[in-house]
Amino acid sequence: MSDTVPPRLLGISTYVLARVGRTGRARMAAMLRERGLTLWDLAVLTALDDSPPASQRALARRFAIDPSDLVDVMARLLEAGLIRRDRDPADRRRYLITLTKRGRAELDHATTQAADLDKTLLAPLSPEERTHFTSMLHRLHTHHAERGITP
Amino acid sequence: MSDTVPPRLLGISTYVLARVGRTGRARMAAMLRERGLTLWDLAVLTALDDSPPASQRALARRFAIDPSDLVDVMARLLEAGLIRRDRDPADRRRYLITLTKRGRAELDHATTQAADLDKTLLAPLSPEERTHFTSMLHRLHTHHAERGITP
DNA sequence: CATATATCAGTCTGACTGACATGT
DNA sequence: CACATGTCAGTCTGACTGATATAT
Repeated sequence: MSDTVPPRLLGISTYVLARVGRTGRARMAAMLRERGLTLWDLAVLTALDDSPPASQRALARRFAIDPSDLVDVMARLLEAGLIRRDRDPADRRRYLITLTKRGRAELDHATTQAADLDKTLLAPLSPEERTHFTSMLHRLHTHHAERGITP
Repeated sequence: MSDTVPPRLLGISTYVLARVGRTGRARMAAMLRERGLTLWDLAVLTALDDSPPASQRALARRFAIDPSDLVDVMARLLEAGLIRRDRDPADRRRYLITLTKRGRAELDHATTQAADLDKTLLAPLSPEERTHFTSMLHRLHTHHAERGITP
């Protein structure tokens, strides 16, 4: 398996990085799928855990997801009972969104599983290399974080 | 710009890796688009430069692209005059595919531009870190190369 | 009235699936 | 005849675009 990658492609770090990242993303998606979640679902749950958004719109802006696409995500999370959504009494156009207990539990579970996934992904590196690698990775991330997030 | 990423997401290396990889991929696609190329086009060109495939099917297998999807890629590269395609006299079901001079020139140009992109992507790292990072990246890549490539 | 929010409907792309004509 | 190759047509997903009802 793993047919040889043309050397010229391997010479492009951007390519290799994108390729490995894609593998990781796929595995994460597969892992979440087993619990009936998507990558966007996880992103939303983490954001709610971090700080409850002022509106659905604000949430969409934070993740650079299109507001119209967020509609389906919210509907799924609502039906699964992972979030609560109430109209803002101060501005009834807006929704106030919060994590439910079930939502928090699901988030905790996903976080634990993600940590396992990380171990698998970075398995070929020694413990010291792993910390060095992730530190460099974070630097790349913050440096290139243009606008918004895309899971 | 760059709304804060929820800390719980940042704690997931797989996420950060996928995120940075996605940024790189997008920039690479944008760079190629200016010359009228796609990521698949580049992948095919590098493969032809590496070793001419026995058939279009073999090429598809190597990249884990669906043979039916490869049809459009080939059509585009043919029309652009970057590749040549002749029926294999030994087995007339197959196509023998080779790079044209224009194709090689385009590939060389893309390779140079990709190197520039790499510099931009890894800009926040020191030269020593850069080599260390790419070396670790390659190890991750070969370790996780499951089946086929996906640009 | 102009603007903001949430939503719906439609488009466009990339990856996949099934069918098929041609050749071995 | 069974099988391989290249192709076409259709589906499904994720990301975008435009329009609209409701509220400010």
